[in-house]
Amino acid sequence: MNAQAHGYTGLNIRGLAGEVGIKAASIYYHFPSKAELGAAVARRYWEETARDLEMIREAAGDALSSLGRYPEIFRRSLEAGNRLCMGSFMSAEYDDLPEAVKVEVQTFSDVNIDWLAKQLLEANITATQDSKLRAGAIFSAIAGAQLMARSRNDIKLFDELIEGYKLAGLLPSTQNSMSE
Amino acid sequence: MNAQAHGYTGLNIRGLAGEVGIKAASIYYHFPSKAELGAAVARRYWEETARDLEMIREAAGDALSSLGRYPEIFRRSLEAGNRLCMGSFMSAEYDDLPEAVKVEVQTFSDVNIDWLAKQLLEANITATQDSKLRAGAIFSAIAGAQLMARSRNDIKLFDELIEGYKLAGLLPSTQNSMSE
DNA sequence: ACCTGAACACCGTTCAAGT
DNA sequence: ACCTGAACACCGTTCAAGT
Repeated sequence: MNAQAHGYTGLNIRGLAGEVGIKAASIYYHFPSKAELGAAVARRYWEETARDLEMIREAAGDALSSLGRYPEIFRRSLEAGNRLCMGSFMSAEYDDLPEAVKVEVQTFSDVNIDWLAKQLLEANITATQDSKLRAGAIFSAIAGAQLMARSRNDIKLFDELIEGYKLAGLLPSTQNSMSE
Repeated sequence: MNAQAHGYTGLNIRGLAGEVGIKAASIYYHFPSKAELGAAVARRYWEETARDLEMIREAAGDALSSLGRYPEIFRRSLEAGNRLCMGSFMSAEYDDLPEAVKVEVQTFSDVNIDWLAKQLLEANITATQDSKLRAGAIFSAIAGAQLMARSRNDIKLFDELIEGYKLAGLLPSTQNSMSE
């Protein structure tokens, strides 16, 4: 939670220990290092996202409307205290991350891209060989939109950028409401 | 330079002092705080980018091929030690940035988006009222691509994502070479 | 099995003092 | 005008010691 709001460097062992009600040194009984603690946080984050993606797919029914709801995942992160998704968040300080954390961060984008590629294929938007490329493009574009919306502290900007992606043809234009 | 590679938190006063050949305390004769130092670095970065954009425009001749060369700016950052552009880089730790630094980071994206909007309009790709939206979409998408390519340590991935944006219609498909 | 105090080398920052 | 040493409160980490 701390890591999601402030990144890996922002993850504070002494502060976290205080929240939990133990001393900083005691953290090292549960985790061998800050690196492993960070990896555990990141792991939990992408696992949660994987569950969210499954839920979206089930709730939406078909692949096309699943794709339409995909940006919600990143939007929710912004809503919850204007946070970044762990993936793009930590990528910024990627060079300085311990290996164990890097692995989890990469898994996060893998989970997202695999899911997107599957929906794109099922919705007949891309051919088999193009699905991965298009999925990556969508993921990176939305991560970028989230990054920017956060820096402007402006969720409406996120919605506008997503709209811009739809108009340009990067995202499929799904009719979410009946009225249009 | 340090800040571009490791972000604001990575900017190390004691280390920087060592590189310059003075003591850490002496830094405070030249800059009142790390915040102002960071702001100065960020300012210099967007000023340099503004010059690069002018150069691209002049070298390319017309607006359409200027747009085609725009991703080069972000690509060069990756080439130079797999770095991130200051804009997306610092956005990740945005919450924790001092005000003075935030201002410069926002100016960076303003400079980019204004330039893009101008080219889009001149190239007749967007109408006046849509130019800003499309410019923002392009900027955030490319920043996202850079972010991801960096996290994979893979410049080829950046090129692929840009290609994906072109195929999807977000970026104009410019013919850079004669042979195709 | 779980926690602690004390110490280590780091960090940004201040300030009185040196040239 | 520019630099310094010494101190401050922070940080992650280690380790011997406590229950």
